[in-house]
Amino acid sequence: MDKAFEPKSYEERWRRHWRDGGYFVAEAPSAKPRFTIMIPPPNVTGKLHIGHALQSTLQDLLTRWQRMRGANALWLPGTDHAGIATQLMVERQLASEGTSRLELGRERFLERMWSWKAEYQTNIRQQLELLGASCDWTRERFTLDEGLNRAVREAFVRLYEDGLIYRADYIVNWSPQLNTAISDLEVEMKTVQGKLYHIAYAVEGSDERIVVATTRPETMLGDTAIAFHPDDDRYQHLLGKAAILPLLGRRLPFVADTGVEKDFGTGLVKVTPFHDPFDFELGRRHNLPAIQVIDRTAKMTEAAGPDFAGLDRFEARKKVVAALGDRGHLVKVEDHTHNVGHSQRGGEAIEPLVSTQWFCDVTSMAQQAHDAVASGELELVPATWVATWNHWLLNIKPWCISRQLWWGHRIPAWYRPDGTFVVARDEAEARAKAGTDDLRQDDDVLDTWFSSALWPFSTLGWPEESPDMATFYPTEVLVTGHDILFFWVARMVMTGYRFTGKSPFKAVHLTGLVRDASGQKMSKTKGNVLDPVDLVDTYGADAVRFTLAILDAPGRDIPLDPERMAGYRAFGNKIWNAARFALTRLEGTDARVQPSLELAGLAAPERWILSRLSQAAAEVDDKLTTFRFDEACHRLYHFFWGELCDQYIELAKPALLGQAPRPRVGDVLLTVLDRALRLLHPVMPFLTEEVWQRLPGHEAIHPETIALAPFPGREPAWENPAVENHMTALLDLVTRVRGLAVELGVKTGAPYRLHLAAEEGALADFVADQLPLIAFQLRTEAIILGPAPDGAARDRVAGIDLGVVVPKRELGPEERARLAAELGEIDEQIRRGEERLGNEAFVAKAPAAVIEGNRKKLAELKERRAQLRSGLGLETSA
RNA sequence: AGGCCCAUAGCUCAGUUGGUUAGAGCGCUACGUUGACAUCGUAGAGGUCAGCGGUUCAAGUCCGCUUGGGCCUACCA
Repeated sequence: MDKAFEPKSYEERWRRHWRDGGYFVAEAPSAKPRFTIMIPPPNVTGKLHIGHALQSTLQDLLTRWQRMRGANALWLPGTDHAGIATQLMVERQLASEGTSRLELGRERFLERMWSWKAEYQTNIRQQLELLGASCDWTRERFTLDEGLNRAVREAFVRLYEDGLIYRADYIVNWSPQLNTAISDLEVEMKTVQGKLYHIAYAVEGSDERIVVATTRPETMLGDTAIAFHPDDDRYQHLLGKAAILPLLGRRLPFVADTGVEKDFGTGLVKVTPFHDPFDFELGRRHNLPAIQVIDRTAKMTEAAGPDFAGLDRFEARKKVVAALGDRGHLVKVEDHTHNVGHSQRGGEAIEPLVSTQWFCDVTSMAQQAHDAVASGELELVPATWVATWNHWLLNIKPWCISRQLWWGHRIPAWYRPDGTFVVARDEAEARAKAGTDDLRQDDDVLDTWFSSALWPFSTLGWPEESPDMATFYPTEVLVTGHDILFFWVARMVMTGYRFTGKSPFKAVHLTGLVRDASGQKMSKTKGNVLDPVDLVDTYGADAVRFTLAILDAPGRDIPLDPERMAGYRAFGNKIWNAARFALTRLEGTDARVQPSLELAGLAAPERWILSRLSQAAAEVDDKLTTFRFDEACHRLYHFFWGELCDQYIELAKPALLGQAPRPRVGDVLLTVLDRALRLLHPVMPFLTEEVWQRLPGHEAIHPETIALAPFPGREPAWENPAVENHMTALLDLVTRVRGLAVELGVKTGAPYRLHLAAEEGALADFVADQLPLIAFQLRTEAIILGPAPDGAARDRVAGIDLGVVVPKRELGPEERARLAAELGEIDEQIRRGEERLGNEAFVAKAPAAVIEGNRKKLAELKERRAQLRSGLGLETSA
């Protein structure tokens, strides 16, 4: 084994080994238990970011773990066509070439889109493999491939036939820059510093003037009414009358509507049904006409009048305000902070306008998704998201699903020359339904999330009753970011129940956002973006994975510090060197990894590490079951580094070095390494495979790969509390003696005498038996059983008195101060302990074990106090 | 405007149903190159668990309020 630990030397080799072995191809049908994870398909807009690396790591961890546990594990990979986002990328590319989508035409533009997709899909696949993702690439899907397109058409037709999808004129969020309608979720509210304009209108047939307040004066050109609250006494007399719209002179009837707030502004609202969602609804209630004054490119229309037609909406605002001022209609202008919807992708302010679009009524499906969580059929992890989930689903509104784009699933509706339409699965069905061949398919495409919503089953062949569908559906768990809880997760649950009668997964593990070391959001403009490919290059895939997994605490964002990653790369080095030591020492011996171990004849250290291993295995398994990746990784780290390396290997050295042979130490060490590596494999697949393949006897566990070796579990026969107690005492004792030696300034190798005295019993016998081992750990020969003489530095651990005697020992002032401080602390603890035990209520109500623990602790404290006082030369009576 | 979350060591964070002396990584201090590993070892220092009040024999943990951050949802023009 190379002395240097270098992940690059083996990662690519094992990637190939796994691919060639076909180990990650799932079976259908299969007698094994099912374990399915669907990847949240990354957008084919570019490369994977660190958030993908986090989610992929966790998904792979779960998949590898379950595969080792004997499940028919499927992690199905794929990518999303990401309509708007990807089309934008390609349009930008075209712009840089001096051409455009419209110049190319739909067909040639889509060719460009597909070649873009091919390139980026390959990138994503390579990056996932780089991270060690154990995906089943034979089942890779793309949201725009033929099978998924079929599922989309089927779902659309069924929802249409059930009356849940419909075509209607409605006010939508229009993105003038993207030139398409978008859904409510794609609108981001931004707080902006604007102005509130107070405008005076004349009342028809009187000399009364009324004042309305608005943040968007340019929309007044499209006003068709003035509204106030029906209980507002100030304006009752206006009912039945009309105001005169300044600049255009149109009659605006007064209407009373409970939606108006009396307390805002003057209590009078100008009503622009074409350009405001509230006004749109109000207009419908009162049968008001809607006049379009802003077009789809955010320019004023002819209806805005000759002074304003053709102007950009914001220029028009200035000009309208100026005109109002000139004619004495502008009463006042106030600063006003308010929220304005902006296009998430385009960045510009949304222009609400009335448009003919396709909508999906999701109310009933949302109710089902709500109920699934309420009943426990579906679990959100962490559960803090339940309240948000419920609120959103119970207040849901129709989903605008049509987009005026080219890159996406074309809406399966065909129009006759007279404008009537049929909805069908394909053109042939449409012709049959329409009774004519003279049809034109709808130009629009569906919201990307419509196809994503079907992902858990469309990828398995739905609507066919395919073997994959029967074998792998429903899936086990979804791992994704909470930022797409509504965009995606909720919609998958809705369609899952609607089309399959089941929740598409049993649990959703929601990860936090990966941030930089100081908790800042990563962004290109801040320049703090960490690229997973660079990180793998620097630290190795295993360190990247381990870091991300150990930082995944529930409900929290993840501050990612490269220094921390360096620390887990060092953990890899530790594993490497522990194995190298074992292999070097055991070379030429007949030590082998043992599939099962006979305990008879093993000495205490061996029994101890096996007992610890059994518990570690059980705990790791348990933590993974509850998605506590952080705790599972912490346990693995401390078992391997703390218990196996720092303690057991040190305890094994006298035996391995031939100084004090013990039975089958080699077999135990290799077996423990084997199992520890198997426990670590789901999170550190490359290193564990590399090391495990070198362990003599590993073939008996699995002939080809650790990835298919069984995941170790608890071994009840290995657990031995008595041995653990004794060994814990021994290890504590060693630590305390070392501590005393440091305090006394004993240099390494300098002589000192250690006196040990324990009350008679099993522990005393054990310590007496283990004197050579203790001596080896402490690098001293001089251990004397019996009480220490006067002047020794003393301590007491687990009922054993220990005393260290060094030549010409002096208590320095620093040491004296430290001991005095400790004595003060102990006095305080004793006082609190006595107070607690003297409390009748405590003794009466606390559990017996707690009381007994307090008593024992108090006794130990008192002994320690006596020793400290003696060491400091104080009176020992207290 | 509603709802949710967070505040624990110098930094970034764990801490399950309340229970003995609140943990980790990094950083810091002292010593160390002893035949796996200096990407290391040994031993340490460091915390009024944001503040105030309450429940309890017992509170980092449960309840209320305050302060300071963050997030989500939302048609007050």
